[in-house]
Amino acid sequence: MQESYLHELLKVDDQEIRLTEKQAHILAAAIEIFAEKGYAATATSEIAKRAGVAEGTIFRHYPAKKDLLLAIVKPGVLKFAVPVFASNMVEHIFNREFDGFEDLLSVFIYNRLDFARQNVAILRIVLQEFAFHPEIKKTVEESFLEQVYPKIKETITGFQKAGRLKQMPLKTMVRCIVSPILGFIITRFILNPDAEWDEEQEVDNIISFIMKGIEAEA
Amino acid sequence: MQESYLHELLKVDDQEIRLTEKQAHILAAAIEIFAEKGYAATATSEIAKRAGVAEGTIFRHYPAKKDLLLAIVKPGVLKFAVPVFASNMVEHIFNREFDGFEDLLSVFIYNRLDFARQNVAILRIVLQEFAFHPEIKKTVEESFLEQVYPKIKETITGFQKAGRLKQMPLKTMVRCIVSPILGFIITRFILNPDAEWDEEQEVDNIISFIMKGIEAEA
DNA sequence: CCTTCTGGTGAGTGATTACTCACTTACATA
DNA sequence: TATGTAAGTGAGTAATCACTCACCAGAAGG
Repeated sequence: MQESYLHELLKVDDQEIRLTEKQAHILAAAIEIFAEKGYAATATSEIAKRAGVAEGTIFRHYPAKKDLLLAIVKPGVLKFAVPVFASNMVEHIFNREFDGFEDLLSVFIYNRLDFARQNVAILRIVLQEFAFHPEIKKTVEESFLEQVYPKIKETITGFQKAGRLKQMPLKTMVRCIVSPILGFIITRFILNPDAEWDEEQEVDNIISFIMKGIEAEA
Repeated sequence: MQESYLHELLKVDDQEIRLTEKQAHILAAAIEIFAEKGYAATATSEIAKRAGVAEGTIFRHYPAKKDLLLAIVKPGVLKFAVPVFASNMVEHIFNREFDGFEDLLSVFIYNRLDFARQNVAILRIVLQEFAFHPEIKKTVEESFLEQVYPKIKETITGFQKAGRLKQMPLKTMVRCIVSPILGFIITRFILNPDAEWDEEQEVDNIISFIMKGIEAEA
């Protein structure tokens, strides 16, 4: 992971974060090893070794091992959630700049696909650890409920009122839309990353699959 | 978890497994704690304590901590995979005892839903640990590739040839079918188990969602 | 009655763990 | 040049870890 990118990722609320060179090495090493063997199985001594710093340096910046985990995961979750529907994206739809839900879906999928591509390690860590750390679970749930869900809700009910989408409980519909996308992202980057993937074809198929499943009957 | 059920679960290839009372307690305790806090974060001393046995007793039956994990996970994975399409199920379809793919899907979903309901803890453990333990990953992949995938393939291509299902790469179609089902099972039992769920309505919606997405165009 | 076997025990062990702290170094500002 | 401050160090520590081992109990068989 490049340090400039790491730096960018950890920026929250546009607040600049000062990172020492060593501090960046610590974060990069921690991301790598947490993703490889899991948080609980990772020794701080190993992080220090791979980062090329003394073990004490880690605890100078992060009072406990768990703070290091949170320093990685929280900004990652926020960055994943916030731009899901960039504010101008939703406007575009209602300004008819998009043909319809299908185009929106396409933009959304490619967007999250690229994010996942650049953050496989963090994605792994979040998926693995959020079950065991209430703070992570809370961050995920909050950013979803506050950032993602309302915009999805607005969008979907809009299309439903316009008669373009089927009537179906909102949560069920969201799950039906998100599941195949997440399923693809996870198989693409985590379960079977080494296979040859024709992403464009896959995305096309997923989109048409989802659309058929949720569009209003003719 | 009842011991009789535990006993049943651990039976592989119909070979009876003799379980001491203490041994059963060890397994039950290990399942509980592994699911709660993860394998790596679980101390053998804690398992012994909750099981009400001496720590040495664990290592009398399982040479290493990891063997205890595998003794839980492997039979769980096998029991989950093998009956996915019970041999008579596929026959039924081609004997026209099912109306079509839709009925098959319904049986499949309710079947796996009940399995998940009875095995939430093991499900959690498998989801959490299979990323870090090659033996688990291998077991999952093998039982999927050998038991599940061929039967799915046979079934789907059958329906495709009969002109009932859309032409779509097999793997993509399988992922599209499985993702919403897994997505529901995971939200139902792991992410949000305490919510009130109208399972029948959910399943109906999921089935119609999937069917619209994969059936051949009229 | 003696032997053998299996199941069970719990104190003990060396290795590893997260974390501490007295100390050094680098650098900015007075 | 003196001084304060933040970054960095690494030996040290108490706690905990997975695992061992000498020993005990009871049942089975001769």
